Amino acid sequence: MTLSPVEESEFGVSGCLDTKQRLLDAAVKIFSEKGFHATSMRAITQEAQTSLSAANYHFGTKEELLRLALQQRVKLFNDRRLTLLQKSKKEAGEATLSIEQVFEAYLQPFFERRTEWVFQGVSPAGLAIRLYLDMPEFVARVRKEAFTVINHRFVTELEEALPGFSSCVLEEALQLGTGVAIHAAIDVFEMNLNASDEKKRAGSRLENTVRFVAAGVCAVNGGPFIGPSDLGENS
Amino acid sequence: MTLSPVEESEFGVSGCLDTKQRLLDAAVKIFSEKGFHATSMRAITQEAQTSLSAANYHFGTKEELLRLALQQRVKLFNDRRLTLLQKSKKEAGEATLSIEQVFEAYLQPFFERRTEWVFQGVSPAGLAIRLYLDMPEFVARVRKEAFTVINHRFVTELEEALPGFSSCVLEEALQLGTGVAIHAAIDVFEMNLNASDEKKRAGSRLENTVRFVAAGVCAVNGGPFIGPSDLGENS
DNA sequence: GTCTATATGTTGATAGAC
DNA sequence: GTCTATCAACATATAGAC
Repeated sequence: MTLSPVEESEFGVSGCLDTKQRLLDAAVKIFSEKGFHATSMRAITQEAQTSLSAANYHFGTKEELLRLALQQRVKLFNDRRLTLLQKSKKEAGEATLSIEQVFEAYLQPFFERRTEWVFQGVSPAGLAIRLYLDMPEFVARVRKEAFTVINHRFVTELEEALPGFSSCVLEEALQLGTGVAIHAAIDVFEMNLNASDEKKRAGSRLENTVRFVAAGVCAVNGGPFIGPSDLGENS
Repeated sequence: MTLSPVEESEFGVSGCLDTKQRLLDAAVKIFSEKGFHATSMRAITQEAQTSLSAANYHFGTKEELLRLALQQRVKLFNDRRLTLLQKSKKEAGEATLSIEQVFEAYLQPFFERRTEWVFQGVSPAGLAIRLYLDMPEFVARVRKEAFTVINHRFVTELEEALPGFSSCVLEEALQLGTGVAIHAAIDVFEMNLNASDEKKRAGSRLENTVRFVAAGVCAVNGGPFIGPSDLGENS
């Protein structure tokens, strides 16, 4: 997995690639691969072919380096969302957009690997996702083990409830449902960092999530829409 | 935030609470609060009122301690799922369960704080969620900052597409959509640890996710179901 | 601006007495 | 089984030469 440490960057502020930008690129690369905690400043400076002190001169702390690196990449990501949104609005003319169109603009960049984004194998979405799921490899493995049996049990159950669906689709549905529930339950466990103003009805959180997931599963494979469409193909 | 270090444990293998179990309880508590990386063995042993060597004697490594602690808690979580499933099947009699019923059994424990589970303020779901979103506080803050503007923009857009919906509901919908997309995109970025057998059609991943989320949002607040129901109240 | 060298603290894990 | 004492490796951060 050897690769030339510096080739070219689409973020270069000046003509040539200075140390600061090399550090930002290296930070994006290694943060994306290993997450925040598991990444050491030494690894980043080594990747950028510079020294530990240079990094501290430019950024002060590891946290500030992450902040700037993330900002640089996320800007590309979010600009892309706005571009997609504008494109849809232009095509729609006077009509208002459907929620499908809005969500498509919002979610599509997660699934794209635009060549002008990818730098040393890393795309902006890769970093964002990595920071969301910032667990060491071992944790992911143990967690997966702990839920293998129960998930298999529930896939079997879903197969009974939805006879026409393939098991791998239902596996995926269960994974998506877990993702939804986790995000829905975050502030139930007071792990949210924003002021939970609690204007949302807490009591109906479970019911809403169940409805959300069940409707989503049916929409994906039980609806009129089977297989790939032409959505997003003109990107 | 002082609390008596040892009160009682529902996991006691023997009559009294030995060092090994105290370590497991302390591990669950601190792993749940801080995640894996940010938790030191010293913090766990201090909480358990024992020494670092005792932990290493019983578990060998920090990873093994996490594995065993997680297994112990997850068993309660998954047993609860099975109980709920059995209850629904019993009530259904001969009829097969709906997917709503299946997902309800699967997801409900995420939102429960059963008194017999909670030990020193930690429930099994709390640990599972923490391990999913195992980021340091700083990372969560920076990530949130980076997406504040764009999220506000898309909430505005959704308000236009769904005039009757409240903005806080749409904020929540966007968060859930992000959760879905992240989980759906994980193996797009080859961050999945299981052998991605790629029998799932990769090309339609985005379209399925968009449909999933859009249908989910409508089902939660556009469907016949508004506000709290009696689902799960008899738990 | 960038480097070498170092300060200071923490980590997970181990050795050996009891 | 549990402890004290210690290890080597790693972390972030800084001082000062150039």
